[in-house]
Amino acid sequence: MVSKVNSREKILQTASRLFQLQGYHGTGLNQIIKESGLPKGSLYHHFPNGKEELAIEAVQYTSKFIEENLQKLMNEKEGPVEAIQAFIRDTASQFDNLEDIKGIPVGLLASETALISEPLRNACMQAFKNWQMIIAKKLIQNGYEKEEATKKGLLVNSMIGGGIMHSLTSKDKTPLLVIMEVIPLLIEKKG
Amino acid sequence: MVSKVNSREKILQTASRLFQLQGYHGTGLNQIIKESGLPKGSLYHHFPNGKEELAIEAVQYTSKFIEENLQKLMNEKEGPVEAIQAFIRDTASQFDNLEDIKGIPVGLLASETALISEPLRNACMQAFKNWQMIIAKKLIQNGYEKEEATKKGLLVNSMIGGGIMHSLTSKDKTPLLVIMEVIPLLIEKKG
DNA sequence: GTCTATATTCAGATAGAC
DNA sequence: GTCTATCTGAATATAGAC
Repeated sequence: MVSKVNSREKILQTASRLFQLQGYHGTGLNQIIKESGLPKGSLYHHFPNGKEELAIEAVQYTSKFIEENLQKLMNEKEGPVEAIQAFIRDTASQFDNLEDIKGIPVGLLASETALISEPLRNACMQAFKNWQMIIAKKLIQNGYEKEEATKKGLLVNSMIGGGIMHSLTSKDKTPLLVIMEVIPLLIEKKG
Repeated sequence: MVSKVNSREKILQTASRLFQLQGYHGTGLNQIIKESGLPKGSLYHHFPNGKEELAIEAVQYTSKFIEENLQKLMNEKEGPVEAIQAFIRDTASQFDNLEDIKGIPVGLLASETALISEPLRNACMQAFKNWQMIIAKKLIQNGYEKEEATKKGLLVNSMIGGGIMHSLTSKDKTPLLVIMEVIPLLIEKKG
């Protein structure tokens, strides 16, 4: 059925948005079905194992979206510094209008569930690793050794996560912009 | 009454720990009273406005604790780089034994509530600002201009927040240690 | 003033009508 | 197979006994 794939996609889309904004415990299944316009039976049809299963798939859904954006910038920009700075600038721009805030890609959910759900923790960790790898690959293409590139990928990832957290709390993009500014100090030119 | 101040302190202590570990929505008042060993009436006696009021005070309680630790390191160490690195090393050490994980000082709660509670958001923002100021003050003492020092304080703060988040998710202190390593690149010597 | 028992709402989940 | 009505437990909060 066409309606079936659309229902599933619709639920994932809504769930991903709400989990990013409100977190795992802050988002109820009732809210997800209400905003997606689908009945509760549909949710449990597509995700028979309930909330945890839905959250894992929502994390992967969010992760893919970020991966595509990040990869696109890596392809467009000449060097890694420009690409990373462009990504941070795009992320920061959502704080220009407070209604545009999209949440923390998966960091909020990760922090909430790291100690209570191994499957969810693993899903979040995988998302982090994928983003890290995209950054590292670009660095390797630009003359970095693999080990150093991996480390810098982790560093940039952590910094952005913290920057979003602080920008969200202060409702001000300055924390992200300050991080963007120091990227050249951390990612020096090679070759 | 002696029991009164002790009850209040006991509740705050328990609540601070649980909010850091489990977040705002993940921590129930029932759990707080159960672990603190006090009846629910006592909680509502000391915090008549309920969970939100308790969380605000818990954030301030946590913040003070961090402030003291941070200030102590600033006093002990000669330069800001050493002091900041020592703070990150201490923070990272809690990931040596997974049972020792103490949570995210206020970052999890901040991320959860930034969009739903202005009083809580302000309490978290104030905590961030206090830590930022302690770092900035040390930098000024070491030759930094005020504006630059404030900016670096924000930067270090954001990085540590992201580092804790990633270390928590990966149950591995590496993210924090990588951040610790690059501090000298960001805080250069002055004068 | 300290504590217990209860009210009320809403969460996640399910059973069953159609 | 799709959707509705409902179950069960836990959440915050309150009322009132002692």
